[in-house]
Parts: sequence; C-alpha cells; structure tokens
Amino acid sequence: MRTDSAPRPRGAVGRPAGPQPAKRQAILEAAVAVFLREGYTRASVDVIADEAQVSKQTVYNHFGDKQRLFLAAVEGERERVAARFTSGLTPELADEPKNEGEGAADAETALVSFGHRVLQVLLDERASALRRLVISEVARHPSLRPACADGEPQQLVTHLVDLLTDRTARGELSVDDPATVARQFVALLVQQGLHQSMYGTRPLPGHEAAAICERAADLFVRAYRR
Amino acid sequence: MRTDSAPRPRGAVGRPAGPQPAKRQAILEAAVAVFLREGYTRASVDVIADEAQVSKQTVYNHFGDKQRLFLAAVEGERERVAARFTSGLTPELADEPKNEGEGAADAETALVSFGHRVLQVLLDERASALRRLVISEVARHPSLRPACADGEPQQLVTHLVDLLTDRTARGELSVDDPATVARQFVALLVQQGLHQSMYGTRPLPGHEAAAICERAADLFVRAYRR
Amino acid sequence: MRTDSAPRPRGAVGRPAGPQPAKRQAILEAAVAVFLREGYTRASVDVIADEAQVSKQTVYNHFGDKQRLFLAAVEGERERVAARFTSGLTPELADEPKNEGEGAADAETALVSFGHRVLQVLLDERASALRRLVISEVARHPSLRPACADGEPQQLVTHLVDLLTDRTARGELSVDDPATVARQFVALLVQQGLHQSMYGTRPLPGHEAAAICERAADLFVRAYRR
Amino acid sequence: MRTDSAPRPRGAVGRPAGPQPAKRQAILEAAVAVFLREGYTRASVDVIADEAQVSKQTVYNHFGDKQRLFLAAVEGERERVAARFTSGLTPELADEPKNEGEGAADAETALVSFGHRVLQVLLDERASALRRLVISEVARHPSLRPACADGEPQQLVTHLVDLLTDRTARGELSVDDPATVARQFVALLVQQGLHQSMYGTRPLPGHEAAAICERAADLFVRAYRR
DNA sequence: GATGAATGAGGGTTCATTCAT
DNA sequence: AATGAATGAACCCTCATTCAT
Repeated sequence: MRTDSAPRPRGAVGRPAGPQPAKRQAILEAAVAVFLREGYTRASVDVIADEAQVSKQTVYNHFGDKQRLFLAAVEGERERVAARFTSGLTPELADEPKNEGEGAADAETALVSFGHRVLQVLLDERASALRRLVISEVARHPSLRPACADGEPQQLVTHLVDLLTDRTARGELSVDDPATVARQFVALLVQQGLHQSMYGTRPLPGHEAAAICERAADLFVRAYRR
Repeated sequence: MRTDSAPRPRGAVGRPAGPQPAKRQAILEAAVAVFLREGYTRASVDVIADEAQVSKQTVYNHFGDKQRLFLAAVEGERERVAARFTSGLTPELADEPKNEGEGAADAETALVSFGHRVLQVLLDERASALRRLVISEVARHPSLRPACADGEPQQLVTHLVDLLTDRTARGELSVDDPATVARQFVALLVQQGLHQSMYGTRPLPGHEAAAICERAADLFVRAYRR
Repeated sequence: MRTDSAPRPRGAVGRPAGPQPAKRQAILEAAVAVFLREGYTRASVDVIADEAQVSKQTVYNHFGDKQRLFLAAVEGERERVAARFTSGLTPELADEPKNEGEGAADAETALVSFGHRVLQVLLDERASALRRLVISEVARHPSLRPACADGEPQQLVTHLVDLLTDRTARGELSVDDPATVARQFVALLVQQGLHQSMYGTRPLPGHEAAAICERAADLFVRAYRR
Repeated sequence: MRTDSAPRPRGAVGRPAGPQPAKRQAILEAAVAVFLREGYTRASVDVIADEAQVSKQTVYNHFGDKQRLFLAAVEGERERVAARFTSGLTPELADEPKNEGEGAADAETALVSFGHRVLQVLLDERASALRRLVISEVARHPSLRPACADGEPQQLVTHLVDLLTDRTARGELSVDDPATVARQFVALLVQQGLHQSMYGTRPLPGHEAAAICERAADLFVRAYRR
C-alpha cells in the first residue's frame, strides 16, 4: 500500500490507504451501510457512491470493482464488530473492567451473566446483518471464509476460557479442557439466540434471552460442578 | 448448462406440450435449483425457465411473479427436506428401523449416534443451501419466517425427546424437562456443525463431526447421568 | 347464455355473426369499456377477455385479432352514441318530441336551447372517451375515418337545419343556406365545448356551457336576424 | 431502419462521445419524432434511443423515465409550434411583415386572409400530430392539461383581437367584446379545419380551406358589420 | 485523482397470438 | 365453438463498468 506519489503534506504519512483517505473511508462506510441493508447483489454501486457523496468512478478508482469493495466493507465491519467485543462488548460498557455479576460468588450466576453479554453483542443489529450477509455470500466469495469462521468471535471464547479456568482453580468447577467447553457454551447460546431471533431479524424478548442463558448455565454447571 | 439430457417430468413422452400440470413441477424444481445455487436476486427467471425447458411466460402464468415463485420453491424444498428427516433422515437409510447404536445399552453412545444423524441431515448439500438462502432473505421476505424458525426440524427434537424420556425411564439418565434439553443438544450440534462446515460450504471431515458429537454427548451425560 | 351444444333449434340461422351471439355481445361490451378506458395500445386482450368473462381464445375466435376487435368496438359504440342522439339526445328525454324552449317564440332562445343539448351529448363521458380514442388512432387505422368524420353527428346538424328553415319560413331569420350555417353553429359549439372541457376530461361548469351557448346564439342571430 | 446516414447532432465530428449537452437535444428531437409518430404507449424508449444515436441508458440519465421524457418532448414541441406562430406562422413567411390582404381595405377580406393563416398553422403536420397526441394522453397525464388548453395558441387570438379592434376603430365593424368574438372566430375555423382534415390526417384541399374561411368571414361580417 | 456522461448487457414483466383439448 | 396452457417478442428500467475531461 501507500502509493503517495508527490510531496503530500506530511503528518498523515504513515496511513496505508490509497488516495484521499477521507474519501476512501466515506466510501467504505457507505458500502457497509448499503451492503448490510441490501445484500451483495441488490446493493448498487450508484447508491453507494451517492451515499458516500462521491462520484461513482471514484469508487472504482479506490476499490477496483464491486467485489473488492464488498470484501473490504465486510472486513472493515468485521473489525469494527470485533473491536466492540474486545473493548467491552457494548460501547457503553466499554470501560467497565467486568460486568456486574460475572465475578460473583456463584459460578452459575457468572455464566448467566456472561451469556447475557454474548447475546447482547450477538444480536446487535449491525452484527446480525453482517452475519446474514456473510452467510449469504460465503458460498460465492471464498474470501469470506475467515469472516464466516469468526462467527463466534474469538474474544468471547477466550474470555470464557478465563472464567472457567478461574472457577476451576477456585475449586468451584472442574473443567479439564476449558477451550472445548467454552466453545460449546458459546455455540449453544449463539444457536439458540440466532434461532429465536430469526438471525437478528426480530428483537429477542428479554425473558427469552434470560431463559436461554439460565438453561445453558444450568446445563454446564450440572456437568462440571465439582 | 443442461441441454436436454436427464429427468424430463415423466409420463407422456411423445407430445412435448399440452396442459401438463407436470410443467409446474418442472418449473418448481428448476426454481429450487437456481435459487439454491444463485440466491434470490442473482437468480433470473429466464434461467429458471430455460432450466425447466419452459417459456418464461409459462413461469409467470404459473407463479405470478418472481417472489411468489421463490416462496413456492422454498416451501417445496423445505417440505422435501422435512420429508427426508421424517422418513429416516437420508434416503439410503430410510428403511432401517433404527440406526446402529442408538438403541445401544449406553446412553452416551446413543447420543453420539443421534448426533451423527443430526449432522448428516444438517449438512446435506441442499439443506445447507436452503438454510443459507432462507437466512439471506428472511429480512426481506417476511413469509420466510416460518422456514427460518424451522431451522432445526421439529422431528429431530421429537426424536431426541423420546430418547431422553426412554433413558430416564430406564433409570440411566434423569432428565426432568426433556424438551428443553433436547433443544439444547440439537442446538449445540447444529451450531458447531454449521460453524465448522462454514454453513455447509465446506465438507466436514469425519473426525470433526465425531468430535462434535462425542463432546456434546459427554457434556449432556455428565449433566444428566443419574 | 345458452351452451347447449348440438342440434341448435333453427330460427337464428340467418344471422351472419359468429358463434354464440351472446358471448359476442359480452366481448364487445367489454372491449368498448376497456378501449375507452385504456386506449388501443394499453388495452390488453387478456383484460377484455376477463372483463367479458370469456376465454381469451374465444375473443380470437370471434374477432380474429385485436385490431378487428377494436374496430368493431368503435363501430358499436359509435352506433350507440348516434342512437342516443337520434332518440332525443339523452336517454331520459328520449320520448319528448322537443326539448323545452326550442320551440319558443324567440329564435335566440331556441338556439341557446339547442346548444345546450349539443353540449350535453357532446360532453357525455363515453362519447368524449370515444372521441379521444378515435382521434388517437385515426392516423394508424384508416378504417376509423368515418368515425372521425362523424364527430358532429349528422343528426344534430339535421335537427338544426330544420330549426333554421323553420325560423326562416316564419320570417324571423333569413338563412339562405341552412346546411352550411347549421354546420358552423355546431362546429363553434363543439370546439368551444371540447376546448374548455379538455376534450371531456374535466367537467364543464354550467355557467361556462351557458356562456358558450349564449354567445353562439347571439352571433348567429346578429348575423341572420331579418 | 436508419443505419447511420443522416443528421448526427452536429458540431464535433471526430470524437463521437463526451459530455455533450447536445445529446440531450438529440434525444429530445428523437423523442418528439417517435412520440408524434407512434403515440405514447407504442413509442419505445429503445427506438428513441436508436433514433437519437444514443444508448438507452443515456436517455434515462437525462430524463429519468419515459413519462418525463414524454412531457419534455411535448413541452419542447409545443414551444416550437408556438414559436412558429409568433415568428410569422410558418418559417417561410416569417419575414413578411403582414400576409397579403390582411391589411386590405375590406374587413371581410382581412378575416379570410387571417383564416387562411390560422388553417395553415393549424394543419401543419407536426402541429396536428402534437394535437392528436395531447388529446390522446391528456386523460392519463394531467401535466398535459396546459398543452391541451393551449390548443388555439394565444397568439392567434391576440392577433385577431387587434384586427377586430382596428376595424372597429375604423368604423368598419362594431365589435364590443373583441376577445370573445375572436375566440369564436378561431374556434369555428379550428373545428371545421380539424374535422374536414380528420385532425390533420388528410390534406385539406385548397377549396375546402377557402370555403371554411370565406363562410366564417361572411358570418362574422354579417353579424358585426356596422 | 476526481468527475459526469456514456455504454452494453441483462432483469422482471406483459403482450398478442396459437396449440392441444 | 370454447378453453387453459404455452409461446416468443418486446418493453421499461437498472446495473457494473469505462471514457473523456
């Protein structure tokens, strides 16, 4: 990357983007919005250009063709979503070191609390739309495979591994292979959450989310309680 | 693709035209094939008509418009898939009264065996494509909601409920609420199967499928072993 | 309806029309309605067939093609309109030998009264639609020329010729060539009526109609008063 | 039809493309030609594009859709026709300050002369086609109402008002309300001209035109001669 | 590097018309 | 004589992409 031909007023030099990084960003954001809203095929480059307040050819100058623009948009949004996970799952809670309850005395309560956080990020509107988009197109765009595999962001699992390890160390649970168990727990929550919310297409009522979390926590505590 | 080799509705061979309700079936089958292959937007009515060896207007005479054709195709394929579940999960095994192992002495073995059957039907190529299609379009076609909700066909869960009830009656397990537990077990399998196969986009190696099933069985046996 | 296929009780044998005269009539009426409503090109044979509650092919059996159906429809409606003129200009007044006022002492009053009747039939909704239709298509269907030439139905002119002759005989007016003068009078009314009603597309307020008639009568009385 | 022989916008010859606002004009001219020839529904955007030697999408880029193109074409042609009236009724006569006879001593001769000019512009081929087109579509495109109301261009009436006022001032006629009388005179000519020429569909023989004018002049002179 | 104009291909839909029953 | 199913040609419109400025 980094083609900067001529002098270019130093300052924003390290940036790896192509020409006019601000426009590139505007295009990317518009592309994300439109692709999430319309899907790959329905999304039109015209609309993206309009929404980015940029000429259509500028889009082509920056991204070459629709497919590459699409992949860039997915990648960008995926990073954005992952960042949300890392930084605390939801923007508002980003600063809190731990959500209430997760450090609670009771392992079951901690799992329930973790479950709620999983569902929260999982069913976020943009994250859901991204997931549907990736599932729609993964068969046709092999480059989406990483994005598809990352459906359950690694951060979530890591976080849960820590939790399980911790509780096992405390003698509260006895989980031998926390990685596997963590993946199972997350998988269970994800599937039930997606299924009941129609893949993020309908809001999940609070009591349904609670039931999913509580039952999952109950299952795992039954299985791994010392 | 497809010049004129294979299936041809069946029945009257000599006269190629006439008021054949078989054409409706041919159109529907072509529609299923094309929609599964291309997705809703990419799929073109022209191609469907060609593939059904029928004029485009005939498609419109039968189904009114693309959306209705689409919904009919989804519904048809959904029934076909459901029928496969009911009649024994896969055509080849349709006659076997029970798969090997499921009636086995060991509850864990039985769960593993059941799990394999679930993954088998789940990852069937057409079923996967249908699932991706439904997920892709459910946000735009509300009529797809039932098809989306039926992601884990009821038959599977019912079957497992029976299994759990049976084992509980035998004193091997102690499951109070078999419906809930069955849904959890299936959900776990489904999510891990879909995730690792990229929603049916890549074949799931046998050992991965086995691991998923064994770990799930282990989890549930741990939790509900008497 | 009369569907009884076979022997057909003779009696209606001489009729030159096609099969099933009742259906023919239904088709014709539907055709008139649709052509007047939609124009020639927009009108679809499907819609006409539906509206006549008849199969599309039946339409073709009776009329051959769309163009012939169109011409038949125009001819039929034209006769209907002409009949309305003859029988008293409007259905309700059909029986009255003369409209009130036309036999009045004053020639001017008689002309005004006649003018109102002209405008009444002229601006009738169906007559207007027919006129627009004929004007639309006369350039493309030479067979419409008679229908176009008959824009000011002969009956109206004849009626006025009588009136003028009568008044001249009475010594009230002195019209040498009543045919010419009658055509002028009608032409003036027609043009102003059509123009102000946008060719029957907007209802003509009573006072506008009155003004047209009064001014026309004034003009002709000024010119031909003895 | 039409391989590539004739007009080609004009101007730059070497480079065939580029941001030429001349294309808009070419499209408009082709649209006028095709709509006048075929009517709204029959006219196809493809044909217009071909005739303008322009891609179909270019038409859409410039005019949005068929209806707007249609309205623009009608409006353009209407202005063209009106310009013809103003600048001397027909291009060839544009320079003559006054047509022969109109300033003649005799009011009747002046009216006859004026009548000829009216018929000349009225029965111009393009003006007639425009009139038929407007009448055809005014019921379906309300934006055509102004064009319909302007069937007798204001310029004609104004001109005649002047004439009548002048003759009245000279004491030759005594017209109290010249505006009304002028409208009547024009209406009479228009209706008889349109009627006898089948709305411009058949050429009006000279003697018929003359008869119309002479009779109309006779009528009005009879009525308003001092 | 950015733009507006232009393009050719193709999409869904509808039409007038004709078979086969 | 009447039907329902079928057809092929068009039509309006939109798309991804590329020139010329």
